[in-house]
Amino acid sequence: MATVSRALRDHPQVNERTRKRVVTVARRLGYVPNRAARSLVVRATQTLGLLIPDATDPIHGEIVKGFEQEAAAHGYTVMLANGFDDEAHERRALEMFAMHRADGVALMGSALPQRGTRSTLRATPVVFVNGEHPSLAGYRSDLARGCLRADDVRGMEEVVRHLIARGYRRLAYVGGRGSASDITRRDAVRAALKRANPHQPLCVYRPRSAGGKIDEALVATIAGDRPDALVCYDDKLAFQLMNLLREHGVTAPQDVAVVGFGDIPFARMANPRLTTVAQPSVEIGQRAAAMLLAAIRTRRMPPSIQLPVRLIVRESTTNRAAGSGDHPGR
Amino acid sequence: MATVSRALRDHPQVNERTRKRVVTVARRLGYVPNRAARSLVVRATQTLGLLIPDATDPIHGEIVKGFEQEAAAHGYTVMLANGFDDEAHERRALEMFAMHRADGVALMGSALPQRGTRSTLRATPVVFVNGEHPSLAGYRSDLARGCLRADDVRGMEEVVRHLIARGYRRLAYVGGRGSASDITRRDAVRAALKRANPHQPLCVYRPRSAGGKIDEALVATIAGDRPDALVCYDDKLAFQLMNLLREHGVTAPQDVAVVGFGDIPFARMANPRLTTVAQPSVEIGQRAAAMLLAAIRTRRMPPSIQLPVRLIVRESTTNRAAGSGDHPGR
DNA sequence: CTGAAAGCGCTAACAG
DNA sequence: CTGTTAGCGCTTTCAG
Repeated sequence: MATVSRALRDHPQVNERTRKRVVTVARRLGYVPNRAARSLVVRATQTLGLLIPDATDPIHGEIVKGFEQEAAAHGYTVMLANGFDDEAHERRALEMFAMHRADGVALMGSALPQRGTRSTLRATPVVFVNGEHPSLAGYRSDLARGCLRADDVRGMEEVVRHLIARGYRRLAYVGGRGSASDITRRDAVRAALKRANPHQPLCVYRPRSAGGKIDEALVATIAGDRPDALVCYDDKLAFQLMNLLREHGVTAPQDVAVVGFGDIPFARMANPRLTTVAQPSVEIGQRAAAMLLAAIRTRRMPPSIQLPVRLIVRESTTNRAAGSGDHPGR
Repeated sequence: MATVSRALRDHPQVNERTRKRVVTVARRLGYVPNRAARSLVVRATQTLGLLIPDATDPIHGEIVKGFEQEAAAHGYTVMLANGFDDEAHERRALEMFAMHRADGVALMGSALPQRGTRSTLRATPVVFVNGEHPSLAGYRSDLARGCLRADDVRGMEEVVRHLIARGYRRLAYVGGRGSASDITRRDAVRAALKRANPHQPLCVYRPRSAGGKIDEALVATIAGDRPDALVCYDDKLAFQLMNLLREHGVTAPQDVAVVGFGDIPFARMANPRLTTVAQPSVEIGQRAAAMLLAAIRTRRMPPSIQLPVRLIVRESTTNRAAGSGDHPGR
């Protein structure tokens, strides 16, 4: 038994001939080692848990992809759970991960408190991707280790700079659900606008009613107010908005400029093609897994990081004469 | 030990008072039962494997969501792997599932042969969602049990009927990568067109070069040919195409009608809103998990099923005078 | 280099 | 109703 175990794991101290023989017979028998049994003795499951809000969102999909890719490349399997922005769901998922003894856990877009879940999960390394706990607005209070996110503030600064350069004056922010990232992006826009133009206040709309639907009345209001440019919480919201505004005869970019956030694949093929802030989502997922792997290996969680973003200028902000110094499109 | 084990699983034969006491102490100690140890003795892991081509595709995301939801509702955890349309990746993933002793496995959009993988996975129930093995074109040769897909043929028939009713004559099919579903959809369009109009041949384009990119030269050709209507393999391709055609001054629906397949969330907010065939993707994922669960419970795989689809008429096919009898848009 | 024995954390069968 | 015992399938000493 011991020899078979060693042979199958390419242990050095086993004669090449016996190894071959073992492998051959194993294959003939259709023998597949039982990881559960192994994990019991080595106290490691070669498994990573990944909690996402909803597999349906394109950004989440990219993060999942990067995460799974990195994990698989190192022989780890990923357990996936949807939290649906619901605390009970999230807790249940974490409990599952704990029972399965995931060697590491990544929480993406979760509103759970960081300290709390770290201590609940005891010795298991935990990484927070785009943490949404209310206290996190501004992104200054992420823990020093194991947190990961894009530099949203910088992204919004570039957005505002771009819009101002193009001659847009009356900017509006169209918000999401009041999550940490929503607040952060809104505040970043407001601050950047104030810096550029101290006397121009930022108009803020929150058109998302319960259930993620858009409040049509508010769309009518926006159509009436007709700001110069709408900076949206994310690409999806930007598209929903443009779609609804179209029914009010308001078209981007002729009547309003529109900016998204995230650069989902669709942004580059929409009509109009959407100006947006690109985040390296796949890389974020990949690095989240890498951090976990490093923490498992070295027993020390790597420091938190913020990944750079990039403004992508496309058609949705291009009716006015182009300013100077902006990045090329595509 | 045995009493603790029973108490924590709400076994009936344990005194309520002891149960309470056990639960209390367990919580205080932060005790979490080890599933690996349990699975060793009960010979079940409460785990389902899900193989998808790429978490990035919106349709896959919806399937993942439904699958995970159903699994979680029954206490099962899902292990996710991306196959990237690569046989080696897929095989590695299945091997992982086997080592972890997943109680059931779902392969989505895989080109692996059904019989072969069933026998490889031995006693583990396997479900095939949208199987893409080349032999599957036409969808007549899915195995009798454990296969799941949408009724693409019916969907395409409705598309053709709709287009003909609207007065479009010169139809073209714009294909994907020659997968089983691609062939099936193309043939369905061709057959339906022949039935409606025996002398009108179907023009077929295959613009996807290696790496999923679109061959620009072919787009120019399409722009030159200017068929009446483009029936696309899926929504994503439809959008890519409309985007590229726009550069050639060809706009939908004024210059060509365009139809997609899948009804991704974006289809309803795009400009123009896309006429497409809606599949119940979340439900497909949910039912795939349900089939697996049933197979685990009854030791018998439920019969294969084909889910109904629905034509959704939107702006991208509406420049001509509307025909009669078509479904309303939304 | 190979084999025998102990034990990872749990559940099931069996006594009490 | 509770406790004792014997494994589940593997890896890891420790002897040969």
